[in-house]
Amino acid sequence: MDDARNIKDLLYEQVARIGKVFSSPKRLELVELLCQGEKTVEILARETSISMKLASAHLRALRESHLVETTRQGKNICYRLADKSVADLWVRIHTLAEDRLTELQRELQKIAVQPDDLVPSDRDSLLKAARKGEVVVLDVRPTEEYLTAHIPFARSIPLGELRQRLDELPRDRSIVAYCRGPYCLMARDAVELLRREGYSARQLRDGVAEWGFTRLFPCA
Amino acid sequence: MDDARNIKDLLYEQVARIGKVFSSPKRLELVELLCQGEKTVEILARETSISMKLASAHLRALRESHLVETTRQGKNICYRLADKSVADLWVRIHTLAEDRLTELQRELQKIAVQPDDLVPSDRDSLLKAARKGEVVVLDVRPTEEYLTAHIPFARSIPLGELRQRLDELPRDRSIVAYCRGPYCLMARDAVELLRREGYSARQLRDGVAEWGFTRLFPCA
DNA sequence: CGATTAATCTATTTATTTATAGAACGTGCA
DNA sequence: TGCACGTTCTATAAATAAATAGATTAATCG
Repeated sequence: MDDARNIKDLLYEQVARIGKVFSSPKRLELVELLCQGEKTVEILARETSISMKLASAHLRALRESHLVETTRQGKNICYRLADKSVADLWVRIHTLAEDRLTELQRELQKIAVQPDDLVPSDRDSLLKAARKGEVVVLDVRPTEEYLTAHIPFARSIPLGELRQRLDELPRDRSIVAYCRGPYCLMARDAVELLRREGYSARQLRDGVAEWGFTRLFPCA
Repeated sequence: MDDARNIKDLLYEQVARIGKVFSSPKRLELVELLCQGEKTVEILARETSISMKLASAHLRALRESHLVETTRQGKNICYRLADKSVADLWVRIHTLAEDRLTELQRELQKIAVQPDDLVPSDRDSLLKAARKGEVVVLDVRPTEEYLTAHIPFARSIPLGELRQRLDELPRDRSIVAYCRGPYCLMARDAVELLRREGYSARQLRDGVAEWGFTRLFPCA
């Protein structure tokens, strides 16, 4: 009957391999980035502010857990999620963290744009308003991420180009900006810029992963 | 702009606290047990084959992640999941592990009862057959766990009492035994016993957590 | 009160994880 | 061929985690 113990230990150890992926802050950040589409090591290292060597090590751990896959594209090696359910799990975990950890709630409040930050309405009414043109949904992520997947009716203006392209946005309509998700600060910066320039702008906390729109390959 | 790095680091670190819960085999086993209902430290330690001191330490980690809560019941302290979504997350994680890790698939095959182990039909048809009385769904977990939550139409005969209570089971109908989930060996042992005794028995891999029936408190 | 149960506090050992660094090694591209 | 991208190997330092143990504390029950 000690045999049963050994079997169980092996089984839970395997599941823990998946858990370990989500137990390191940097790996979580890498997973969130990969939810936006496939990326090279160079980009992943830059976005997470770590060395390519360390990024490579973390990505190797991700690959060994079979949650990410690679393909070579010329000189670069591209990483992507092995399955959409990995993005789902990331969303589940960070949502549970936001529900249960008051510390996280406090941190998130700190980074919220001060007046009226949250988008109040539900997704359906936001989509309806976007379809009618009553609000402008603005995707401020890099263009490639927008091309891979974006929220319906969203326009793409990467944060870095926003200041130069302000005239593309209407001043008489409400603008709802979004980026990679709740822990990405690009939409917040965009809203701050837009408000300083006199636009009516709000922030959407969720990104494509939270909407369930994660795509594993760019659209061909 | 180095400020943004610090903020992000704090945010992902908080989410990683939740991930760490699911990164240790013993903690996973504790979570799975708590999916069956609230339990004392003594029971949790016994079921996971660890000392009460170590169990206490792991449970403390779980409590500090706010995923489990405690109440004192007389001399004992009872642990339970703080939210149903914790059970959901456990199911998501072990399902993803089974989907992605060939090593885990192999281990699970090893412990499968040899001929025709899996319950082939989907849940709806199993329930339909159980309602009509065409199959007997048998819950072999301890009685308290059955009382807290069980699959509809299931009868309760704890594994330890099965040999003495065989006459309660019909020999002319198919028996489907289940226990705590895919990593619990009780249903497998029950099926082996039943088959040796001439019954037509199969195993249901899923438990109450997988069916979404986890309850945080015992029914009053 | 004393006995029981469980948490806590303090150590200690062992193992694992994270991050950084230098050197070497492939692979594909120009 | 040489450059660029990325991996691998080795080494190392700091930090963290897992498991076990002894002694203590705290609460409850009989």
